[in-house]
Amino acid sequence: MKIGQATIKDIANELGVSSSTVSRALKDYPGISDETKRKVKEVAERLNYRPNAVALSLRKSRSYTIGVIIPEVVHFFFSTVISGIEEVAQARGYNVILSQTNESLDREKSSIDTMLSNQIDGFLVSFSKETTDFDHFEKLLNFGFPIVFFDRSPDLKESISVTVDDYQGAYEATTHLIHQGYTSIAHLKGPSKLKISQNREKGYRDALYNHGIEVNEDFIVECAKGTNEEAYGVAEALLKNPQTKPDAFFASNDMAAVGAMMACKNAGIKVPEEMGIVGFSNWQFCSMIEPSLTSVAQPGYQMGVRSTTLLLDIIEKKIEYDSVKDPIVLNTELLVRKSSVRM
Amino acid sequence: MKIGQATIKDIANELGVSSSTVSRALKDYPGISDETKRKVKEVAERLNYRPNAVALSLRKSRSYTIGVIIPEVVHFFFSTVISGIEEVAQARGYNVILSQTNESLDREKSSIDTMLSNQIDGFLVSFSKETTDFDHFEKLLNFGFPIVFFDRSPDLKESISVTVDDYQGAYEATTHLIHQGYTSIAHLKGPSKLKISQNREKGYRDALYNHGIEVNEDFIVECAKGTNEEAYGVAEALLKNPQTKPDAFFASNDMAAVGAMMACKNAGIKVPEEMGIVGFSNWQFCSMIEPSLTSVAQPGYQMGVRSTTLLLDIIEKKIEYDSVKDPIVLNTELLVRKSSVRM
DNA sequence: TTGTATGCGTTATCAA
DNA sequence: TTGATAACGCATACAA
Repeated sequence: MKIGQATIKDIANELGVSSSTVSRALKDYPGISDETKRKVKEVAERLNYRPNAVALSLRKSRSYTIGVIIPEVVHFFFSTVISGIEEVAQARGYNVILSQTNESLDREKSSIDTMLSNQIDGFLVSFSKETTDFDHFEKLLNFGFPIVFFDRSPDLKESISVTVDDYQGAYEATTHLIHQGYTSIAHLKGPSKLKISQNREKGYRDALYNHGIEVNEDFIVECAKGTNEEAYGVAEALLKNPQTKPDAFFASNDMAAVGAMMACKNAGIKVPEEMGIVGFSNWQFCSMIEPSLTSVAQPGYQMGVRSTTLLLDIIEKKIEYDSVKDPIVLNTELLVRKSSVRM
Repeated sequence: MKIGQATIKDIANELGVSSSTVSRALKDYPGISDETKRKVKEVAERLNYRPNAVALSLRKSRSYTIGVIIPEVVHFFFSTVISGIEEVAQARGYNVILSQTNESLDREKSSIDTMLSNQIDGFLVSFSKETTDFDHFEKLLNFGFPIVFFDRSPDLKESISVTVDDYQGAYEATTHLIHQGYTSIAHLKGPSKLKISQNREKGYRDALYNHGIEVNEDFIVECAKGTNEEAYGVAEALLKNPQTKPDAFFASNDMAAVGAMMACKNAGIKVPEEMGIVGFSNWQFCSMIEPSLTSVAQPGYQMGVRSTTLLLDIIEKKIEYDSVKDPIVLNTELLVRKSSVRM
């Protein structure tokens, strides 16, 4: 009685044929008379028949639904990824079921459980900051259950991931600052546990090293939360002490970069004349603030598209899971704006 | 064979009892010996049993899943709404299946169709800009299918919606500008078709009227896309002509406000001294740009929470659909920053 | 070319 | 206190 949901049976009754005939006619199976096909389709149309996806899922153990596990929706980068995921999924006839973990491991696990009980066909996951142990994923992978990790990739053999070239992005950003004549470059780094943070830090270190600049460990400070308030405090502390006062900031994310910029303004330090600043992610506001913020753009939408395409190809067995040996790494792009260009 | 998915049958076989006994034992039905219950639960635990949600959906015609139809994910306001939706849904044991329409009516319709065939329990929808005819929703409502509209509400009797008090927000914003001594206030309005745009315009008009300021129709310009580029062009055109040059902008969204601000900067007009600017939505960047942007904050997260709570209450028949007579309107808050405060 | 029977995993009804 | 059976909507192996 749901929403005029006619079933195959209804059509069968109406025409006085069996439901298997109807089923076959609707799917253009060979060995069904054109006459029957025509009639069945006509009635189906008239009754506004829509196949019941749930029954199909049960029957086929396939739901044409993929589960997306994401730390936070209210995050520009992640929202662009979701957008890419949605696009591809919809185009290929898949539903997207979304769960945000708020960076909590418990929620990550429970979301995975409920999604599994919903017979989803595969996972797209960016795990939480709390996740350091990957057993819950490994178990699934061992069963051959398709998972594609994006942005944050685990240290697991046999796992497929789509990430951004954090190292390269950080390397270019730092090099850019060096070329602009900044020499005491501080790094506001992200949560140490995340590989993306580690890679960015490494890019920063290598850039300094390769340009003959010694790394000052006092210049590397973690901003775990990634808010501008947090970074403001951190930057302020660095600026206060003449011994640790840098002449540039390379931040692991844009919010932190803005926090540093505010701290500079507040301390009467001119950006970019006396202080260069570069962020990471290229949030929308980068071009809107004054001075506009140089930032490393991450192809979020592309990441969503690539990882979803990959996942669906695996699900549909267009490609073998094991054939994807190397992690997919997307290029970043340094967008140079005012905050890092000396007059 | 899926992911070690043991079924009730497996447990039954293991214990040599019938599957109905197992089913009952697991749900603590009365009339099952404690002994049996214990055994069943033990085996269930050991086999890592998880009920198959798909089979349940088929059996009960309930999926514990709600469908969310949203124009755009990459939009600060909407992403906060999604966050609120997720929060409540997860807490109450529901899945969220998400579809973004990209403001296309066709996609809206097809998403609704596929979600329906997935037996979702209800809809949370913010329809597309293209949607002017609400037949596809009305049909569902007539069947008693639960839908809660958020942010954008249709002109339909018997529809439930959770919106923001756009009129009040716009009224306050405009009044604030007037109190600051701005008199020629232009309005960059949103897509005329949307009620939110209409309400904001009305708030603007009434504020002017109530303060004895005549409305200049040349000052009201539509920015349909809502990008800063578009608004930049519009503002630039207004500023060029001395006859239409305003001394303040009230924009229907923050991006447009930024566009106007850029046009002013480019024309050498000082904000806020010579030009007041107020936006709508309070995007994250408002406090980060220079001068910081006064904006009308919309409680997006709250909107998500309220509308989801409402929908689930209706689905679970905690409240009657018809008992919700009046649309729920959430209050906005004017956040005064530098862009509109004259020294 | 079409129909019958069975099963996907679960629960509700009826019987024992 | 427990078991057998049917049903949710569909697809398919097998029969006719």
